[in-house]
Amino acid sequence: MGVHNTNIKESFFQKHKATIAYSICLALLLFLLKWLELRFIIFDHSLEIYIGAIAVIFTSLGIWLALKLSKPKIKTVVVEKEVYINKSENFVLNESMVTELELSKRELEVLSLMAEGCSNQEIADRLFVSLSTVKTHNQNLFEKLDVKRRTQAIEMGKRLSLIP
Amino acid sequence: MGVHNTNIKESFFQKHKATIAYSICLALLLFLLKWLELRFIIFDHSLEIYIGAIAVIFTSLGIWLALKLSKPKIKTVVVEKEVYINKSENFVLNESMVTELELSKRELEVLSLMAEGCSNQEIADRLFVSLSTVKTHNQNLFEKLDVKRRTQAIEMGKRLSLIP
DNA sequence: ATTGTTTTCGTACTAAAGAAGGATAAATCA
DNA sequence: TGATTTATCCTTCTTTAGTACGAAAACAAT
Repeated sequence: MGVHNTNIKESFFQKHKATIAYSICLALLLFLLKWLELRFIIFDHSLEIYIGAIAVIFTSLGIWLALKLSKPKIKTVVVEKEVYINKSENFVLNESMVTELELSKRELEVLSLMAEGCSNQEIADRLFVSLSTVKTHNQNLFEKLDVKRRTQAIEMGKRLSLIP
Repeated sequence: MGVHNTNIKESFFQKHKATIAYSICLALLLFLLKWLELRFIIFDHSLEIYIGAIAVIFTSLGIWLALKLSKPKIKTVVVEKEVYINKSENFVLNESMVTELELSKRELEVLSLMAEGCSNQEIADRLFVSLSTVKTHNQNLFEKLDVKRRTQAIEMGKRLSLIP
């Protein structure tokens, strides 16, 4: 997302910045220790304090180093997000029901056009057949679906997944 | 997802395990240092080596500590889970559309009975009104929904979430 | 070639739906 | 209170839907 390597040398410096910083810190600390050594040599009863200080300093250094140089631990949390899908948008024809009711292709076509709100004449025009033919299909459909009206046929057709 | 706190004390111990381990290590190291001190006091020209060893040990300790105690970064992965829902089973009426189209309660009732496949006479019987009344409602409905037939009204009603 | 299914088309009739007009009572709102 | 909305009911007429037959092609399978 928008990462631009403007300069490879700069990138190299970036990567080793922590190491360089560590080197400089180490050098400074050695000077500090030398100085501390000289001072504590004089009061060498305080050796425990000296060692304690060293322990604390280097522990901190270690922690800092580790945090800087270690790859971040990644804990992956999987969140399931429910995506609601409209059933009608991925309609699958109930073919077993078509077989069971012995519905022909033409009858299914007529049924779906019916469900779209077409009149018998409109269905006839769209299927290039006569009004009489559509009426015959209707009769057969109503008998097979065991209904009395086209509106009931639409209802039944949707319930049986014959139409979307 | 399925996280069970079986024992709070155990959980507490778990959380502070690293700290306790650190304490024990520190104690052991102090003993070691005391021993090393005694040995190096004899050969006290080797003080630099002694300090160097301490530095290395505590740096390592710091690194180990940091790695143990640092909190992992949480990476959230969203997994989309498809949930197929039956549109009719959780139907919510599109009330804004009802308001927009200025549909009355009665008209909606008529529309839903229409969608169930009722004839005008059946609708009249179920609503305890006359056939004429139902026809009037139908006319108003068709005009408001901008359709010409009852089947189209059903289609439009479903599309606009006016009926299940 | 025969059989059976699907699709097609027809007529005549009845039932239902829809259009267009007006009208009334009750409820609601300003 | 007056105005508006909602729901109710009516008649007349036209259109559409549905019923009940019959029957001719088209097509696939045997």
